[in-house]
Amino acid sequence: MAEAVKSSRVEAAYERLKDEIRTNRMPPGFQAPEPEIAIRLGMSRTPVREALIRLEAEGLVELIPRRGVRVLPIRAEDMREIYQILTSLEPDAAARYAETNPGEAELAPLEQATAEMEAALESEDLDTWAEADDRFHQILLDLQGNRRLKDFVRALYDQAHRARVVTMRMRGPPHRSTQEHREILNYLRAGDGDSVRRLFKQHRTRSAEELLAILEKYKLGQL
Amino acid sequence: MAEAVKSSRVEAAYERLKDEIRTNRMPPGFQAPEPEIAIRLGMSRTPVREALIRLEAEGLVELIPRRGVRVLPIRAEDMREIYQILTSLEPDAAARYAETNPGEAELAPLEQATAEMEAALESEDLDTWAEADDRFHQILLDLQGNRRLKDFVRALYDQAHRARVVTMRMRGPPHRSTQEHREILNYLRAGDGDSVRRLFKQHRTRSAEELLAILEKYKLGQL
DNA sequence: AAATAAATTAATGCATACATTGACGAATGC
DNA sequence: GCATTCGTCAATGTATGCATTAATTTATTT
Repeated sequence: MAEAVKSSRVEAAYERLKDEIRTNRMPPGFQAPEPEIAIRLGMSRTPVREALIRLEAEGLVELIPRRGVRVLPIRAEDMREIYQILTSLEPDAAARYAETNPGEAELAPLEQATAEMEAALESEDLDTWAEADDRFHQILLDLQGNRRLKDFVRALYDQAHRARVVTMRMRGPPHRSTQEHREILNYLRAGDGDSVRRLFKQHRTRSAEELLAILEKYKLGQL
Repeated sequence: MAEAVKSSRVEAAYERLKDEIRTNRMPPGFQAPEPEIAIRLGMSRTPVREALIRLEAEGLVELIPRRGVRVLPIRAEDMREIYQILTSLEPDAAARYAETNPGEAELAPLEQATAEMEAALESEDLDTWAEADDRFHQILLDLQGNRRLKDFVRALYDQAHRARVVTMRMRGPPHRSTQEHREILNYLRAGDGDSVRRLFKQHRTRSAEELLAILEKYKLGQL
């Protein structure tokens, strides 16, 4: 699952920075010059720079000419963009995959993730729930064969991650979402592409609406 | 239209290399070590390296550990991936745009591009036709407001470009395609999102099939 | 002659050096 | 006191240097 560890400093810098951004240790809006980051990571500017270029390409940071890196905040508008794309891509991808009539062995990890979501929902363990939810989508991305789609959608997940973490606790327990996962899985088993697409589309549309409503309601201009 | 000219060497290297790849002056499979590229572009390795990292992120080249850059060939499988994504994204994006009920002024460039396609088809000027076709899609991308979608789809266009150029002359005149553009434009005018989506989906599905059939027929394993 | 080992070459990954230039603050003028 | 100019400082963009190490060639052995 984990990418091959290419023990290079660029790789190390990339992973560490990405992690610090995801976990809000480098919060949105955070800004620092390259040399500072380099010192913090204990390496020279060169590998840091290359890592930053990659992170910029993935939409996590911005390199401002004289002010260094800035961790990009996520605004409601960004979430709208991201969810529009997910709503277009994921349902079709999942439908295509369904039509390959995947066997039970292949679907096992999805079943596992779904079961975990159900259990976590029961025990009101939101962190575990979110982790399993994320895993479900990641697994599906891996199963569906389109590499470009996978990489791009994954980058979008990464961008949206922080906002999801914040808003997760601002709404009721995700019964509906959990149930939708279960239904999607059932239709994947049945090889019913059209139903998978329809449900997945609904799943994404609904979560987008919920999320945007929360951002609106709590005036969370940017995260 | 043209990106702001950020007179930096990285930018220059990026643009030149991208252009050389698009125009097949650096053909698929072409391979060269960094220092060689640097010398050819008359600059040091550093900016070249940064440009290459960006090009790699966009899927145009691959950086192989001890052998330098390699211009990625496009295989049938790649075209399939690319068209799957386009078929999911563009129709929805166009439909959303249609539902904003765009005015005639906004649609003018699209009308222009469509008219040019029709004229070029008439005079059997394939190059002009292809240019107008590309322009139509680019304009629509710009009009539709999703920036992430725009950048990503544009990168896909770039990847597919070479294959499109090659296959274009291996088939009959693109009557159907031209007509579809006209119809899509009509429904954009009418603000009829559903029809735009349906037609656009058909448009992409059909061109994908045609293209893949040609690749198959002429055994064009990679371009 | 084939296989193995040693030596050479060269590319990368990273560190470092340096010129340029924007940002910021101090000093000056009004 | 406020605006303006100048000077300092520091960050970036780029070049260069260097150690490491894979690839390749040459030499050696059987």
